[in-house]
This record gives sequence, C-alpha cells and structure tokens, in this order.
Amino acid sequence: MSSENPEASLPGDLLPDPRPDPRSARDRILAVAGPLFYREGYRGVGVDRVIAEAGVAKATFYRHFPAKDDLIIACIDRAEVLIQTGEPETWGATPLSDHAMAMIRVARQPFCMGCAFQGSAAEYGAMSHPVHAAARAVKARVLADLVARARAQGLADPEAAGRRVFLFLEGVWSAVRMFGPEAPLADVEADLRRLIG
Amino acid sequence: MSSENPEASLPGDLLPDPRPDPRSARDRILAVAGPLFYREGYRGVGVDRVIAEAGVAKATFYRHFPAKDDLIIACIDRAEVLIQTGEPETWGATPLSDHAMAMIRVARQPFCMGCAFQGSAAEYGAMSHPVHAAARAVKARVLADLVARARAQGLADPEAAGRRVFLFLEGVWSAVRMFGPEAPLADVEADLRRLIG
DNA sequence: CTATAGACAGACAGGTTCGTCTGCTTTGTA
DNA sequence: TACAAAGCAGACGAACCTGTCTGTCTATAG
Repeated sequence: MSSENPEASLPGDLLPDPRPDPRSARDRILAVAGPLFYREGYRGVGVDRVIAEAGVAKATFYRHFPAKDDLIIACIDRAEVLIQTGEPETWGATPLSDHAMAMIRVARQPFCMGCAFQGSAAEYGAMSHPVHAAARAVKARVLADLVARARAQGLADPEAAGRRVFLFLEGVWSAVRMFGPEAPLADVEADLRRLIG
Repeated sequence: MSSENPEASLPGDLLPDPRPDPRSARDRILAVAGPLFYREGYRGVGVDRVIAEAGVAKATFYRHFPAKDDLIIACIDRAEVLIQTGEPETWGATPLSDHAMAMIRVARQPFCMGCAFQGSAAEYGAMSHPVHAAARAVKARVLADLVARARAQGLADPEAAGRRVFLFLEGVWSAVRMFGPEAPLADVEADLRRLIG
C-alpha cells in the first residue's frame, strides 16, 4: 500500500493538498472574520457572510463557535496575539517613547481604520457585555504594558507616565478612525516628547 | 360659538392640551432616539423601538425621517447643539485649559459612556457613509474650536497646541467608553498642563 | 361647515439574521 | 477495514428590521 501510495506517509504540508485550503476550518473562519468585522463592524457582518467567504459549512461554523459572540471574542483575542507577534522588535524591552512611536506608525498605515478594540467597545456599549469585557481586558494589558515600560525606563512616576501616554495613544487611534489619513497627527513625535521627556 | 367654546381663540400652549405630550412628534422622536442610540448603538435599536417609546405612529415617523439614517444624522446634529447649549459658560471665550477641563468633567459624569460621535464613526466605519461624515464634521469643528482657543490664548503654535489637546481629549473619551468610571484619569489636570503650558 | 394637514393604529411585504437540523462525504486512526 | 471526527451542502424556523400602505381621528384654517 505504501508503495502504491507513496505520499501516504509524507507530512501533510508536502502533499499537493487535495483540499482547496489546507488550514483548518477554524483558522479559515478566524482569518476571514477578523478583517471583515474590522472593516464593516460586528453587527454589519452576518454569520452567513463569514461562512460564505470562509468556504465553510454552517454546521462546521457552529461546532467551533457556538454563537456569534464567541467568534467575536475569539477574533479579539486573536487580534491581540497578531499585533504582539506581528512586530516583535517593538514588543520587546523597547523604551516607552520608541514603543509609542511604533504604535503610531501602525495607526498611520493607510489601511488602518482605527483601533479594533475601541470599535468593539463602541459597538457593544454595555460594560457587562462579554465583547466589551474582552476588549477592555486587552486595553488594560496595553495600559499595564505602557506603565511597565515607563518603569523600566526609570521615569519618575511610571504609573502617571504610562497613563498619559495611554490616553494620548487612544486619542491617536480615535483620530485615525474619525479622519483617516487626514488625522491631525502632524506633531505626534513632539507631543510624545512633551508627555514622556 | 366662541361663547360656547371660549378656549377656541386662545394660543395652543395655554390650553389644557388634550394630547398626552405637547411636543411635536418630531421632537419626541429625537428626544427618545438620542439616548436610546447612545446607550444601545444605532444598529442595536430598531425603528420600531423608537416609534414605540416615542408613542408615535409609524407613518408619522417616516414623514419626518424618510429613512433611519436620516434620524441618526439628525440625532448627531442635535447632540452637537445640546452639548454646546448645555453648558454655555464653558463654550464662551474660555481659555483652552479651562475648556478642556470642562470637557473632561463631562466625560467623568457617571452616566457618560464615551463620545457619541466616536461611537457613530465606529459603528459606521466607512468614511463615505453619511453617518460617519456627520460625526467627522462635528469633530472637525471641535478641533477647530480648540485651535481657536489656543490662538485666542496667545499660545506659540496654536495649531499644534489645539491638535495635541484634541488628541488627548479624544483619548479621554475613549478611555471612558472602555473603562467607565475606572478610566485612568487620575492626573488629567497635570497632563493638560504639560500639554498646554 | 368643510377641507386639509398632521397624527394615531396597525397590518403587511420583503429581506436579513441567528441558530438548528438532516444528509452525505472526506479524513485520520485503531 | 471499520469507526469516529470533521467537514460540506443546504433547508428550515423564528425572530427581527426597514419601509409602505390603509384607515381613522382630531385640530385648525378658510
């Protein structure tokens, strides 16, 4: 048998993969739903649309995500991971100002439509809603990370420094969502120096 | 005849008004829809719900607002007016820092769930969408107002000062939406001094 | 006293959404 | 080879949403 089908014992990623997309259905759903939700909003994209664009059966979808909210929360968690692994150099032990500037560079990318977590909190306004809570948890970690960088950098009052940089960065994300490439970010470097230095 | 019905020639607002709510249907709709949309989102509140809570007939609603988006945009415009007329003393020729602190005081009110205009832009993410455009127009005026205050105050670079205060205030609104009363606003006064002074 | 404008009440149509369910096929493993 | 797990395809129901339409009532203007 192995002589008749020599590929049987090869690792899957070397086969000519009979399936159109070798990724698991769950990965495909997440990969499709993330950008879709980001661009058109959670309430603006229906489950049927995600299913169609992911090329997945409805039963498969609901096996992995019992409800739409579960998919949304999974997208939020995945987005946090993708951001942190996307640019490893900016997520290491980078000084506060460099890290903040790196975040602003991301926000200024042409395809950026603002902060996905802010969007989650806006669309699901109730603090008790699981989606809001998931986004809040991410932002709490972001704030803690900024404070930690301020402390590592030896700033006088690291909590206060982290907080004010956090608020400013949140403002940058908001402005990008509102004004797109026309956001008033002409002097963000100087602003950050004023906030950190 | 007039002796039989002496009230017939009196102005309407002196009559014992037979209708339950003397406000026009349009006003009632706007008064109900604004808070409803603010708390639960535009897409989270249906036209039927607005109609029911306003005590208005469906035909009446659609006479005043040909489509739901028209109501949403009217709510946005009305919100801008309400904010500016709500606290006249903070909207006069107030110095930049006082005005900014007044805004932050509003954001810290317990019932505040963040900036309604940010929410509009988040829920209707496409820049070309009329709702997004309406919210963007409001924020553009806010930014221009901050720059004008910076200029009136004689600051060195009023454009830059207005922009950085704008970004910081946007961050405050975002943080309130995300964290509610637990938002990290402990040192906003000092932060503002750092940004303005 | 009539006519007109506005409001009320609610049915209705057409579409969309979420989630369930039934069959059938493929894959991997014991 | 047999079985379990996962996936595909699509129908289906119940709820909801937007927007139209019919019909009735009241108030004010002519």
